[in-house]
Amino acid sequence: MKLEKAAAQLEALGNPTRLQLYRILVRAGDDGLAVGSVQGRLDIPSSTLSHHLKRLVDTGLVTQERQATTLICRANYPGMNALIGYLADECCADAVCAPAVGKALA
Amino acid sequence: MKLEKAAAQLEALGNPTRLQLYRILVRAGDDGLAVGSVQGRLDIPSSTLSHHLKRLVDTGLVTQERQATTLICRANYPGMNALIGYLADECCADAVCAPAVGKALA
DNA sequence: ATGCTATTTCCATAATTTTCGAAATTGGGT
DNA sequence: ACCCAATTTCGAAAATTATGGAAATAGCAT
Repeated sequence: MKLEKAAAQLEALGNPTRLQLYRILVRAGDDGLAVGSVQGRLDIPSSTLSHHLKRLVDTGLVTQERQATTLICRANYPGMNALIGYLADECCADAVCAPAVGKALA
Repeated sequence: MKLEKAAAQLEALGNPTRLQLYRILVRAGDDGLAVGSVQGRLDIPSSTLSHHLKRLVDTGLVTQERQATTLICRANYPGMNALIGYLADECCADAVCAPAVGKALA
């Protein structure tokens, strides 16, 4: 993973609204959620939501799939895993924190 | 970890210069690095560096300790672990990506 | 006290991000 | 062809962030 890409993804997640949005999609699991459903849960204007969503899609953290008029959004797990892997690599280049990370994921 | 705090940390890391800076500190290990040493490696004006550094300190990702006139900076591993843990929690609330994360950290 | 080096704060500017109403678009259903 | 619901694009204002030169501060050494 390139530093630039990691930074873009971190920035995408580094906004409370988008992190909340991402969280909702993660918890929705493989079924994903329609944009409209997400909007119902976040209670923000559709244009604002669309911008945030686009940011997550552009950075590769979320995927979208059309089903008729609704657009299903899904958290892109591999994308997130790559990012976590990058952070873990950076953090655990030396062994100091490896045990703690292991514990966090246990 | 609160969502707000996680978002602030992610945003702090979500800037190429700061991510690079953080990376340098992580790789410096427990000895840390003086601000001046970091500046030598990044080649940016000291005031700009100071701003970025402050952001990392404020969000709890970096700690500082005075040694005479120089200020030693260190990556705060527990802080990063908490963040990775938060992301892993969000991501792995369902089991879909747990194996991949395990692999990334192996 | 004075000087020296390291670092921060002050200040201003440019750039980017956030927000969202209104209009446009997309994709069926009738 | 027309309509309806879902979603995006446009356009524009407000807020925040990024950047860096110049001045201020901190902490020793002499």
